[in-house]
Order: sequence, then structure tokens, then C-alpha cells
Amino acid sequence: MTNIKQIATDMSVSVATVSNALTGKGRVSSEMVERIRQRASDLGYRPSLAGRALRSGQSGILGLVMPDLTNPLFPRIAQNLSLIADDRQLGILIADSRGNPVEQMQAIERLLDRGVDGLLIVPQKGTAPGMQRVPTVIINTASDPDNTVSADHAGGGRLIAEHIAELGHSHVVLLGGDPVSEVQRDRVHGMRSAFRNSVTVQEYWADDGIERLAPAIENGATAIMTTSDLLALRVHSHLTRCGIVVPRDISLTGFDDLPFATAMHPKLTTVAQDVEQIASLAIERLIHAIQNTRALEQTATIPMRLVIRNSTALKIQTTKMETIK
Amino acid sequence: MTNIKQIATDMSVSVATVSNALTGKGRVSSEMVERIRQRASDLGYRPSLAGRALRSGQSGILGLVMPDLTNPLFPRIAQNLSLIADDRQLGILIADSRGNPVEQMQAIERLLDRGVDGLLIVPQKGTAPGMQRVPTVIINTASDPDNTVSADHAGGGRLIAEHIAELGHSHVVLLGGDPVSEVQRDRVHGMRSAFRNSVTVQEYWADDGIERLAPAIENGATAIMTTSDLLALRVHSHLTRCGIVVPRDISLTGFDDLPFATAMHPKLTTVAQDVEQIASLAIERLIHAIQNTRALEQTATIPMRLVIRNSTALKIQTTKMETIK
DNA sequence: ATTCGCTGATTAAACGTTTTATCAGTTAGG
DNA sequence: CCTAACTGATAAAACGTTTAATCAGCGAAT
Repeated sequence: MTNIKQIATDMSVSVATVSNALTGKGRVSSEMVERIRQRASDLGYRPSLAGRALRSGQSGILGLVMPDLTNPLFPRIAQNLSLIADDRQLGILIADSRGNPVEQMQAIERLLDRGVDGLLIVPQKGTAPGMQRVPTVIINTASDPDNTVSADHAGGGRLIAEHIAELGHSHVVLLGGDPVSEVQRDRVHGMRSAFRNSVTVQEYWADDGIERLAPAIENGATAIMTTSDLLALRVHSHLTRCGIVVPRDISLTGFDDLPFATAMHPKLTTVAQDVEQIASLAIERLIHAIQNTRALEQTATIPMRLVIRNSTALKIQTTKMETIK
Repeated sequence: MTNIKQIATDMSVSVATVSNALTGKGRVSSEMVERIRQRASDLGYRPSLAGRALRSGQSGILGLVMPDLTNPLFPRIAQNLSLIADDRQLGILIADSRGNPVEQMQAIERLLDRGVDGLLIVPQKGTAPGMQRVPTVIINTASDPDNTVSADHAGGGRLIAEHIAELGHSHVVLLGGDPVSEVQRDRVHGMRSAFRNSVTVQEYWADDGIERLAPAIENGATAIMTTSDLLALRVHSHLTRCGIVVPRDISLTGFDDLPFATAMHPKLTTVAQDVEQIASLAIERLIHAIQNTRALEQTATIPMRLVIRNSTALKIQTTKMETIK
């Protein structure tokens, strides 16, 4: 490994000059800069990040804490963060908070021990990691007071609910996954807010919600809106098992536009996060906070995008359910 | 931030003694060790990884290079690696090789520049990253000569094909995703090898494979085996659209046991990788190679596990297809 | 009593970088 | 002609840790 001192002695100049030439910081003649850069490149010089980190107190590494790395969104978040971080010459260290708050704290602690310059946290549902010793960006949802940047989950719910409303459905059931998740609560809250008083909306949560589906349908529900694509797939399976076909008999919506949404039949109508923009904004904020020690206060909420596919259709006028039975 | 020197002056001993006491390396009386450890803990001392890295030349960080972070397996690999790495006080830096070989090289280069102690590479299909300046573990498939540890993809194919054979199917079609992927080739190769000469097997690749399904079924195929769950879901959608029901009319299998496999109806029969064991073995090997500079030569192949669910059934004796038509 | 070996602790160098203070030399200004 | 200002480059300290070399003290063996 060639280091700065080697280049210095090799060209019989001082290490300071070499450092200055390479970083472009001190005062050094432009020709000298050129010569040094050339020589460094020839020797295949790679600055030691460890040395730099020790001296400057900055590691050039960001920590990413996820509630569960198998979270269906994690891949896309990780990819986009990694892309943007690469551009800025930053590394991304991952940590899994494994579904519980104390592991989340430990994960954060480990990253801090490693000297990360900043933290990107997608918090455990129902927890508020709070401020850390380093600049921190929280990616959660608008209703979280600590939130820094997130998709507009409520807005997404509103968007897709409006779509359902426009199709003429007047009796819909909302199916949420986990009621302690702020994200999911915001989503159904958004959905609710889009319906006028004239439409009947029933709200069920968690797995037993699927059991309650049958009675609701008998009572005339013509649309089912879920807070996740996986839940939608599960419902879809349940419906086909009962001989109910989507979207002919009933409309179905998901959330998040996961990879398998287009592999279903019918292709799932859902709502997508602009993960790229969220990631880019998150890193931007984080870098800003790192450089200025003073973080931006206002939180950013990125609109979601309605993705209309084939699992939603106009409400049928005759009560189809009777013919099916 | 409290450092070693502070503790040293605070207790009026030398820094060396403190370092020795904390790392348990040099010669220092056991009582002194105890006192120093206590004081360090009281002061909330955290060793500077940067200082340590600079001195020892080891960063305590492993690099993980994935062909595509949105790869459906990435979350599970990342999670398990992260878990095990945590145990060994190692960090994991992620890098995305973005679907092409030159980005893969650059990703590796970036990680090396960051001073990772070792590399975990899930190679881009069709590429051989080769040996690097640091110990490297390749997670690919048995047929790759550079492979270090991987699932037994061929064995998995054999396993699930035997299951199909036992069900009495005598005309099956194999559906592969990407023919340049060694993993997928090994999978269909394994499948093929499990069938006796008496059974007809047709092999199709890539997306247009789905188009070819209809004629194959007309010719009497009663089982479709795919090299990925996502492909299976796609096929399943296609079949239901054609009015063919699984598994009554035709059996269908996937590969990898992705999260949505149980959300389908029927639940997908598939074959699962023991990702945890692969991850644990990969890190173990890597650590061994890092410590001994001499890597273990033999490659490890982890058996896959057959997961029988409801998408496969006994071959029907009457040619059902005619009645459907 | 001198040497030897051992224990517990210290000194100082080293890892590779950045940066402040300094210095020599040149140019410009009065 | 003397000083001031500026330019290009250097010396040296600093970041926090580990470790090889050294040393003082002490009991035991020659």
C-alpha cells in the first residue's frame, strides 16, 4: 500500500504538500498539484480512510437502522440509499433492530461505537428513538413528531380511496395490518377521510380481519382496501377460494407496489412510494445536518403515486352476490 | 469522548497499561485490570475504532456485494449476515453492483478503499469477480469454480422434481428465468436429473416461456416447475386467467420460498434455502481466511429443504384438459 | 553477593492523515 | 531602500490506539 509519505519522499517534497495537492486545500502551485496528482495516480495511491477518520473525526460512514431487514421495503430503501451514498463517497453500514425496542437501541449503540457520522432510522413501530449523539434522520410517517422525511401515507390512502369512490363503490371495508404501526394507522386514516358520509366503511385490523370479510361482503361491501400488497394477495387468495372474482364481484387494493403486484391476476391496483426521492432527501438532510450541526426542522412528506391496474372496477349495479350464492 | 489517555492520567498509570488491561493482552496484575476496567466502564469509555483500525490495519468491517439489492433473497441474507456479524463485533457495509459487471468491480473497489477486512460477494450472473486484495467469500452455486458456500441448487431441483415424479406426473415442463444465471441453470439441471427416461420434460426459458405453456399443456403436460416463486406466481396468474386451476388440473412449483408463497392460493409448493446456515458459514469462512491468510479450499454446499404445500397434487388419470376445453 | 529469571509496569514508536504555525523568497508599495 | 503583503512550501503536532523494547524490583539459584 502506497501512502502519502512514500509519494512525498519519492518526489522529494513534504507530506504536507502532497496532502494539500491531493485534497486541493492548502497553498501549492498548480504545476506541483498536477505533478503530484499524476504520480499518485501512477502509484495507485489510495488514501487510508482510517488515517483520515482518525485525524478528522469523521468516518464517512452512515448507519442505517431498520426495524426488520426482511421488511418488504428494505431492499428498495437500501438500494437507493446506497446509490446516493456512493455518489457522495459515503458508506452505509446496516443494522437490524430485530422487531423490538431494546435491540433497536443496541443496534444504534453499535453503529455509534463504529463512529458513523450520521444515522438513518426507520423506527420500530410504536417507538421514538429520540435524538442521538450524531445527526439523525427519522424515516417514518407524517404523524410522528420526530419524523424527518417520509411518504405521505395518509395522502396515499386518500388517493386510492378517491379512486374507489369514483368507481361508485358505496360500501367498502378497510383492512389494516398492525394497529400499533403509525404508518398503517395513517394509511387507513387517509382512506377514511376520502369517503363522504353516504358511503359505508367498515374497518378491521390484523389477521382476524380476513375472517370478518365474508359477513361484510354478504352485507353488500363491494370493495376491500388493504394497507399492504401482501395483505391484498392474502385476501385475493381467500376470495378466489370462496369463488369470488376480482374485480368483477369485488374491487381490491394494496399498498406499496411490491414486486409481485404485477405478477398477480388481476394485476393489483395499489399506491407506490417514491422511495428514490425519500432516500435522496433523507441523505441530503442528513449530510446537511452533519455539516452544519444545525438540522433542518421542517419535515418533508413525499406524495405517493396511485397505480391503477386491474383489481379495481366500477361497482356493479345489481347485487351480484345473490347470483353467486 | 473519553479516551485511553484520559483514563491513564486519571488513574496515574501509563496508557499502555490501560490498553493492556482493557484488551487483556500484555502483563498487568489482575487487580489493576479490574480497577481499570471499572473506571473505564464508569467513564463510559468507548474505544475509537478509527484509532484501532489505523494502528492494527484492520477495520472490523466486512463488505457485502450484491448483484441487485432488490433481489428477493437480499433481505434474508442481509439480516442473517448482520446478526452473525454483530455477534463477532463486525460491521457490514453494503454495496450494490447494479446489474452489470463494471459496476460490480467499482462496488468492490469502493469497499476495498474503505478498508474492509473481507468481502462477501454474491456475484453478478455470468461473472467471476476473482480473487481480491482481501479474503473473499463467494456465495453463488456449486457449479461455480470460485464458489465458497451456497445452497445446493441442483439438489433442490432434484428434491422437488422427485416430489413431482412421485405424484405420478409423466409430462412436465421446466420454466427457467435467465439462462445466463449459473444458479438457475443448476436448478433446472437438478430437476432434469431426477426424472427417468419415461417422463417427458420440456424446458423453456425467460419470459416467452409462459407463451409456450399453452401448447405444452394441450400436449398433456400436468406439472410446471419454475426456478423462482415469482415466476410461479406469474404462471399461476396466467393459468387462472385461462381457467386452469392449480393443483386440480396442473401442479405448480416455485423456488426459494419467498414471503408471499404462503399468501397465494393454493399455497405454493417450493424449496427453501437455509439462508441462516449459509450466512453463518460464509462469515465463519471469511473470518477464518482473515485470521489465517490461508483460506479453506473446499466449498460448502448446503442442502435445500422441500416445502410441500398445496400447489402440487397427484396426476389425474383421465385427460382432464379435454373436459376443460 | 552476583546473576538469572520473572513480574508488573512504562516509554516510545508506529499506523496515515490533516492542519496550524512557520519560514524563505518574491513582489509591491511607500 | 525598507517594510508589508503575498506565495509556495515545510516542520511538527495531533487524532487514539497497539506493541515491541525497556526497565525497576524482587525472589531464587549459583
